[in-house]
Amino acid sequence: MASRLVTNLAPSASRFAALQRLQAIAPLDELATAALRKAIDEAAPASIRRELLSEGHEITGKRLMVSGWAARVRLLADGRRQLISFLVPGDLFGNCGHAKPLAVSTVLALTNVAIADAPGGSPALHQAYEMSRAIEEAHLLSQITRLGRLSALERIADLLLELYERLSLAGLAENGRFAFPLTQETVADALGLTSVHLSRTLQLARRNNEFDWRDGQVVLHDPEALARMVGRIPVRVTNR
Amino acid sequence: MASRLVTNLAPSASRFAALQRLQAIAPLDELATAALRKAIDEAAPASIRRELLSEGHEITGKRLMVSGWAARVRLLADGRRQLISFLVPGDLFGNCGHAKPLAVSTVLALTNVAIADAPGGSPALHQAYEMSRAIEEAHLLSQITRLGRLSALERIADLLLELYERLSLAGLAENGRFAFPLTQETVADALGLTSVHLSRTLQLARRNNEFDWRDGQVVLHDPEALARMVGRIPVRVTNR
DNA sequence: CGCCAGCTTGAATCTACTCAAATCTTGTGG
DNA sequence: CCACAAGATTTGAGTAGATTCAAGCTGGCG
Repeated sequence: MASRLVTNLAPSASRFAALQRLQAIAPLDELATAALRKAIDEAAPASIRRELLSEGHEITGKRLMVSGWAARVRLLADGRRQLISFLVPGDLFGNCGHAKPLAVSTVLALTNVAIADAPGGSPALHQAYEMSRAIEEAHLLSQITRLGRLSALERIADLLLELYERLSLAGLAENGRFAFPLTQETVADALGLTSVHLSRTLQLARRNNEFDWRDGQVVLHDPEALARMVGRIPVRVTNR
Repeated sequence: MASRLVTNLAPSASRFAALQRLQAIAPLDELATAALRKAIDEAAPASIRRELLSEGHEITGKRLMVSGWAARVRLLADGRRQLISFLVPGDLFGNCGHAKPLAVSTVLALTNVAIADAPGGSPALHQAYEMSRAIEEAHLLSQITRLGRLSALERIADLLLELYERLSLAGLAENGRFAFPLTQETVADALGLTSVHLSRTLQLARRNNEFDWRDGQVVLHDPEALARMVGRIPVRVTNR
């Protein structure tokens, strides 16, 4: 397999992916950039399957994804689970605006990750965090639409397009390709499908030459055409 | 039909439902209360099917639902639509934290409504709006879980329980009953079902004596038991 | 080498959808 | 106040998309 042909992004480009994403969504001054660099340098590792935040527990502060993949999860009493959204480098969690906030979802590390405390104090950072919140809300709406009104094939395509868009902001995707080191089981739990049906549908997409995800690597053969096919519109939350 | 036995709430109780909801979710001082009363008095009517906010357009300010029902909607290119969430008295829309915000969903009046400009300026109001935002986010996560992991019957039950919970805050529901003047078609678009299947499933719920929604009136025969049945946990976003 | 997790395949089943027609409601104009 | 039209809900029959359960396959790792 050509599995070593993973998207070839230098470790240095990857190291400040989180910074790159925040710079892409809001203007950051020297001070803000320096604070973020410092926070990212001091990021703490956490292992796969670790709960980074627990539903119903108090939120202690804003956290910034520096590397790896995580997800917001809701567990049902009978063992079913729903992944609410994926978190990638540059995304925040515990990014809340009111006093004494409780987590409304668990945050789970899907791979080994690095997490920073999101620095505060600067108006530019505050703006960036607010922008991140607005973008996150837009993604929640997209997730609702995916689950409510799209077919299995459309759901997968739409999700991969969203992730492509988001990872591009952080410099973690290009030419329709990105690393996607999750299991089908996990993605099925995000898309409201069974892993069996997800597997079958992925094969269909391969046969149709629409996209190919395997060996932890996604290839979108023609992102624009795929976006038209599922009627996807890129997320925009501001004019500036 | 006993359709004139609608939940018997005096017009005066209903008139400041929005105020009651905001008081229930955050402490409001005299000033904040007075500002809200004034805004509610000056609320503007809008007719059913009117777009109160249009996706992609700039948001001009926070709005407060004073009476009636509205919904956040996403339209798909091929005519399918997904209702993201319902808006009831006391709910806000255009409640955003960043500069130059664009609406990420359309807001549609599902009945005739009254809308107020949400007054600003007071820290207490600011807090209340932030709390409202957090609660709204929790409801979005619930909607995702409903669509992704619940069966048709569970989806309906869970939605009705959520609405019961929310309307109770505004004094618009009690004893498992509330007015619900929407069409099955509309609710089907919120639940990711067809109206035909929704209709059949409602009949099933009636036969099972679980709940009954007809003639614009919902009756939950035993809200607690129903909540246990679908594994629903009431929304909480703070300890205080 | 053999285990284990993840992925794939097959067959049977089920839930929800589609299309179409019938029935019930509601609002309106005569 | 009735008749009618338009909208909303219900019913039926056939179908499609997704699930379930079980077995087989593959690749990485101890």
